[in-house]
Amino acid sequence: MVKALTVHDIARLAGVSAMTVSRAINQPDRVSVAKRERVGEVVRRTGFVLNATAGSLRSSRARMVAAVLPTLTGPVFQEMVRALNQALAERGYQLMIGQGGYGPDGEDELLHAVLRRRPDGIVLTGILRSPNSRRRLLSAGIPVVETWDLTASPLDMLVGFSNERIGEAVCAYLHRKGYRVPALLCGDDERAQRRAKGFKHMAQLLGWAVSAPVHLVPAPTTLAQGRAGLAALFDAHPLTDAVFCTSDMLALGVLIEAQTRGLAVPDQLAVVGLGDLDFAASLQPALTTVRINGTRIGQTAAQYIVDRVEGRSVDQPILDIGFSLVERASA
Amino acid sequence: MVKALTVHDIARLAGVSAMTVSRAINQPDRVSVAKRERVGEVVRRTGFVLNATAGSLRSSRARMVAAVLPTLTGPVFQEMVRALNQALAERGYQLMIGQGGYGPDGEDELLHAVLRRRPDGIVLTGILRSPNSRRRLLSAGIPVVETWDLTASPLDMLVGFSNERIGEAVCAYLHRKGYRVPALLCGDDERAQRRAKGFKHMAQLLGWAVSAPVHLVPAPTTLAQGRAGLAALFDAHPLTDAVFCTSDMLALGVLIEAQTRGLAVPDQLAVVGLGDLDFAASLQPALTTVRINGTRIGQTAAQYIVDRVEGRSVDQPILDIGFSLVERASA
DNA sequence: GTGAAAGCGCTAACAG
DNA sequence: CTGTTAGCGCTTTCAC
Repeated sequence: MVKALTVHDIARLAGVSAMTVSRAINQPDRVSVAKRERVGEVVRRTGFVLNATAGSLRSSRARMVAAVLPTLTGPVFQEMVRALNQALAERGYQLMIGQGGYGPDGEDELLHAVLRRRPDGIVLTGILRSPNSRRRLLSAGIPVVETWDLTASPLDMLVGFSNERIGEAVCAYLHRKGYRVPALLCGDDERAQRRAKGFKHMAQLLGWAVSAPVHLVPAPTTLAQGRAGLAALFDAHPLTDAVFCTSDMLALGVLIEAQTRGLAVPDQLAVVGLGDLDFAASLQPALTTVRINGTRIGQTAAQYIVDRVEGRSVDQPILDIGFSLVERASA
Repeated sequence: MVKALTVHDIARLAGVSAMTVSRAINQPDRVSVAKRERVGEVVRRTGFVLNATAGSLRSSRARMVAAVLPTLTGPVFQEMVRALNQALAERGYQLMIGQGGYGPDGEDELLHAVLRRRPDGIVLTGILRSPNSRRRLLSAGIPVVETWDLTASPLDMLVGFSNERIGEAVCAYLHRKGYRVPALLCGDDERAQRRAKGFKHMAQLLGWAVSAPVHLVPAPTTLAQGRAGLAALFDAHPLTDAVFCTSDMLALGVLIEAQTRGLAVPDQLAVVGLGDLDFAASLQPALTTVRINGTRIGQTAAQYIVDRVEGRSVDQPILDIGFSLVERASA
């Protein structure tokens, strides 16, 4: 392995200046056809790849956006991440994923590591409670999109939906369908608990169950927790006839446990999930669940950030994309 | 938003040189306690974060490792990615995930985008068929770890296992258990097909089924494909009594479809998956599957790359970590 | 359309 | 232990 090639090497080989090499690669239109082709030929022959580190430093543009995800990432954010990745790639930006795993002071350390790279923008997914992190982020002065929730006071831009209203909608739906003894199986993260709150709120409004029991499980939620959770709920509340699970994985566990116990779904027990993961429609019975349009979140977040970075203004920097209740057989 | 702070600003505020600021942050031991604390105080007050782009350029060390994953990533690599992320973070490196989404010439474009960032090392997960990409990677002269497979001629280092031997082991297991009409439900990626090949090879050795039918489905595999796949297999081969699925998601679909059809698992139909995803043990019946130690792959890959980068030699740069057949109720 | 000069912010290398 | 100098490789800026 010899020293890596630089624009100067390519320039020498092509008989042009370094600047022309740079332009031939980044803005081919601004270079004469002859030189463009000569440079292209040398680049191809040598396998030269521009050093984006140097370019970023000089132009203060990383052409890179960071997404910061909770320490423990499951399949939930996959759709959003995929859309984000794709939408950014199409615009010539790369996605960098920051994913926790940084020890006890995780949140601060993670954000610090991300900021060191000077991304052009940051997409947050429901973390950042530390005031320290908030301050650092604000003083970095880069575009930020918060997602997956509606905050009273967003840091900057936001593409989300109301977790409370999801809880309310599911509650109203189950009530309308005639179920009478609801319960909740709920991850212990903030957003899941917001959904539970909405559910209970609506239950009160409807004059329904005064207090639906809530079984909390540690995130990330798993199928096993769904099974155990239903078991626990039934031990304490044998008359339960409807369960709202704050993730599809939990709901799958509930379906399996119900089946094992000989509980007929949806006749004896209604099950509602959240996420509409790709398996939800194919379960037996098919899972009624709440769909979040992760693709739209990802695409919109990408657009917002790129618009900002490239100096265009963002029309509606606080966007509620809502959700939809997908009625299937399980409830 | 004002201009971002630099080491010089901090230096001025702390009454020291820029170099001392750099050292106080990166190698605190080499700075007197007094100055270290003075710098620390200013850093805290201002929220200063070192610009890693500039540092990387100067030191030709990105403190960053890239992982390149197939265009369509499911839950399969999650365990590995998590371990990789964590192991790298502990050693002061960041993980950058490259994930496709780059249009038709995906592979080349993705690798190109990754190489532009000049990572200290690259972890590959079974892509890179293009000779173009191989050449570029080799000429970049950075440590590379291939994973999730054993290649005849690795580019550099390798942490994997034999997909053929997995197929063989599953085949032998099903044969030993007394099943007689095997079939395969197989993703259309290279590694899955390698497993199918191993399966068929072993079937021949055992003088067993001359040609087990193979149903191919496009990756990434889903539960729905598992259901449809089993249906298709039974239409064509009604006597099938054992199915090896090249992913747990497929296997879950097969379990559900079997149940819907009133086929008793494992009595009438054996089902074996691959991956030992977190739900496998909690299914009903619990899924017999092949476990790949993703954590070990991730940790080892991180270690190999960091050792190389930091000038230590890697003892066993080609490592077969094997796999294990987890016997549960479904087969 | 092309090139020369300068400098992005940091740290290697050296001197003290 | 601390500071000075120089330069990583690119692109901005300006001149032609």
